[in-house]
Amino acid sequence: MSQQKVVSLDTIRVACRNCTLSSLCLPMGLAPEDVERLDEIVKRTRPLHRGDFLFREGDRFRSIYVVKTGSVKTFAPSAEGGEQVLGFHLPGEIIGLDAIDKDAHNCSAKVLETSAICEIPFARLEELTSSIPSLQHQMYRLLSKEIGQDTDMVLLLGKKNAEERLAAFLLGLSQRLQKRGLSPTDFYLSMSRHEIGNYLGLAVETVSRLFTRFQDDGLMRVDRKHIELLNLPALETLVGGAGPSRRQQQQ
Amino acid sequence: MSQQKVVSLDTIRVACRNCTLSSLCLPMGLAPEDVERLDEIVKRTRPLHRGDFLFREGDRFRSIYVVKTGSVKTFAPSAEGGEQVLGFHLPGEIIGLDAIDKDAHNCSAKVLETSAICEIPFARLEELTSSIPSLQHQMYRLLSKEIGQDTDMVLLLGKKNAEERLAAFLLGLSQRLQKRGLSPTDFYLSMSRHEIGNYLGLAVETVSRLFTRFQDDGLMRVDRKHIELLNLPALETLVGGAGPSRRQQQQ
DNA sequence: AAAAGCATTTGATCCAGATCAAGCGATCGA
DNA sequence: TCGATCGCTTGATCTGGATCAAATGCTTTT
Repeated sequence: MSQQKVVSLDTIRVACRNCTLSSLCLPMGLAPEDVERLDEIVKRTRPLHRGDFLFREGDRFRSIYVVKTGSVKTFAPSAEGGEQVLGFHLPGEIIGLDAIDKDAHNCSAKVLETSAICEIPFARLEELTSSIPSLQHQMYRLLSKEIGQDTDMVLLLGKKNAEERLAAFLLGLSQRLQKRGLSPTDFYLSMSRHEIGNYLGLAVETVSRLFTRFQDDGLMRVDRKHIELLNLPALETLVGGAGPSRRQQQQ
Repeated sequence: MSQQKVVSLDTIRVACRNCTLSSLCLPMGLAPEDVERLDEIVKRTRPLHRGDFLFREGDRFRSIYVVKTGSVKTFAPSAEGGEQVLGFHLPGEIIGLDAIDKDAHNCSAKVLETSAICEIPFARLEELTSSIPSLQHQMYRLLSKEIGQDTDMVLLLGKKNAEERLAAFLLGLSQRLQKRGLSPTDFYLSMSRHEIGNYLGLAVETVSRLFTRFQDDGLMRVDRKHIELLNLPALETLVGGAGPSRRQQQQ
């Protein structure tokens, strides 16, 4: 009986239908019986720890992954042995969709803090989407969303200055945390200044200086990894590129 | 009889099975009978001309589009009334996939030269993909490919200098033209220097100077819109970031 | 064919952010 | 507990590419 209880707890812990992320994740908007079918193919691995890899660039593509708790960064090698951080992934976010095309991963995924991850074998998911139109649509939406996010990133890197980039980063994080029921103004960063800079196309020093500046301007409080956003509207103004902006947009 | 002949010619002109792009486009790798079914939902519009829009940012999403001949640019508004060019699209390339998520277009698509475009109503395509697994897989692949391309762009904008960016642009164009059976070393640009600069996150003046420099270095010949690439290996070296590179990659 | 209007090129100057250089605080292994 | 190492901050300097400024060359209009 005690064993029964353990199994039951385990089931409660893992099942999609009981997961607080179901409104953000793959099952979003699915009928309960379809969630059930999806649930059957999801593999739950034991928690991963800081530095562990979900996959590495070049690995054969087999599964997509969803962050359940914790956070993950993805990055691709750039010329000269450097790397480009491609994203920081929070609970409910899907990783690995870019690998479908070449049937191999183009980037690596590394866990930033102790994290629980759901693994979804893609071949089985694909079978499932053939028979569940709403799940197929959800997959199209998720893939499309990823394209939209990449587009936002291109816009950020192509047109925004350092200040606007960091403001956009902080605000984006804030909004994503809020969607997950966490505080949009008080949180801890799981990535280093170095990784933030790499992600935003900035040097570490620039990121550090901007944190200091934003703090001096009363926009936020920074203590090591602990961030408090004190003035979201002002940050939004910065991102918009309004304010006493300097650079003229081209074309 | 002459009417019969016209219809017949028209069919030959448009049907996917007779289209020289079928190996690059949606029908890639499909069974002939499935191409037939796909063919039924494709709408062929009359040729569009320079400056015409396929769709505008904010438009309700109804269809995806495939360039049949000619070329198209996509762009999104950036802050301050400027715009970010997101891509230049050649025959066989699909436009509009980023709109599935929000059910509205996030960018505008404008024809750069007289072009023939195939329109594919997405709702009908989605029905079709439910019953044709290989077409569903193809859709996943195409969406994933788009993510990969955006990632390449992020890497370009985040880590490459002006020289590397332009070399990557020229080489990318060269390779895409070659896949379409055109010369990889001799072609005409359908976009302006301004648009190239905008796309690459560079000022027009920088693009112009680089064209001059590349020409002086014997890498290419430039005459207005006419480009001849004289030394592809050297361009590849430039892109790799090797050579007597200056900037150290961060992290 | 003249005029207007762009697109492109070229030169001069400027500046945001990179790079170089310390110094400092926090975490960690022995 | 003590170095050692790493991540972060701060200051000084440098530079790639933006911006400003013109001249020139195509294209299109009338």
